[in-house]
Amino acid sequence: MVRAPCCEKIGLKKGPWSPEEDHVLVSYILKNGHANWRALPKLAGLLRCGKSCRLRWTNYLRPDIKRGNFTKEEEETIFTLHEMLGNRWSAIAARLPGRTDNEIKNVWHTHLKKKLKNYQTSQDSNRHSINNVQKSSDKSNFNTIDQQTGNVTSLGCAPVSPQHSSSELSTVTDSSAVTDSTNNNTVIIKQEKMESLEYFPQIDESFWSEELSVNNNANMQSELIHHGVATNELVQFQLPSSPMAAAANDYEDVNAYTSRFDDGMDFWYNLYIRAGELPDLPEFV
DNA sequence: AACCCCATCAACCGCCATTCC
DNA sequence: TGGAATGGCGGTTGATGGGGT
Repeated sequence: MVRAPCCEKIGLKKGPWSPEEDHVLVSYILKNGHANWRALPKLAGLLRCGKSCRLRWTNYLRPDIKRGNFTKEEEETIFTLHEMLGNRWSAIAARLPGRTDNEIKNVWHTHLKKKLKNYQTSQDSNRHSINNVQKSSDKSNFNTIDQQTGNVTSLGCAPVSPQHSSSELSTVTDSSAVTDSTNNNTVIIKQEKMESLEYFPQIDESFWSEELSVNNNANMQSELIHHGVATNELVQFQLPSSPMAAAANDYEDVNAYTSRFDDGMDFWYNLYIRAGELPDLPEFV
């Protein structure tokens, strides 16, 4: 089915909207709604196609549109959601009240992508430095942050310095752990790639399918407890296997999610679990 | 002052999914 | 049931303005 673009009709205006056109469109929609975008411009007396009217309304004229720069919290949300959802701008916008998919897409391409690149670059250098540390120590580098004191405890490794807020993504240079400002009571523990290989040397796809079939994430939780992770912490693993992608939905109901990133060589999956909100924990505490 | 480069963002394009008839 | 109409989405474009030379 091939259909001509809706704006190809001769005489329909394109390009930037004038204040007069905006006024006509807003007045019409507030009075009559927008049940049929195709018919709307003709009924409203606009020389625009319906698609153009819809975009103008949804991206600019809607009364609930939030104007102004994105806050750090909003940027963090976009980072997080983009990790989870990819370029699904409308899905991301749905979780940012007052922001449009177009706006988020623009800010991603103009600001956030650069920040992410800087962050990943800093991670690469950090990973390199951690690798050097590993060569001088057999101990794992699995870190936690005490939310009260700000101290970082490295499980099986010497303590490291306090870490940075994720709002500082563009400037972080030591990012083996990142706090999560979306929840004041949670902490992300970041396990670097080579450490995860050492820490979970036996993990493969069968391990994860078994894990996910176990109700209440028992094995995962026991692993957390075994390694001293408090139940009110948010933990992050990096694991080199694709089953994490399938895990995303399974963990959704227990306040966890996965994300994927490309380190330039292959794909990795992060698993975030809000440990304190996992159900049926007592037997592991 | 003139020109160039780059960042920004509103708007458009093309495709896909859903709804309608 | 199938084709047409419509809405919605993500990618891309291009006008604009600001800063640098």
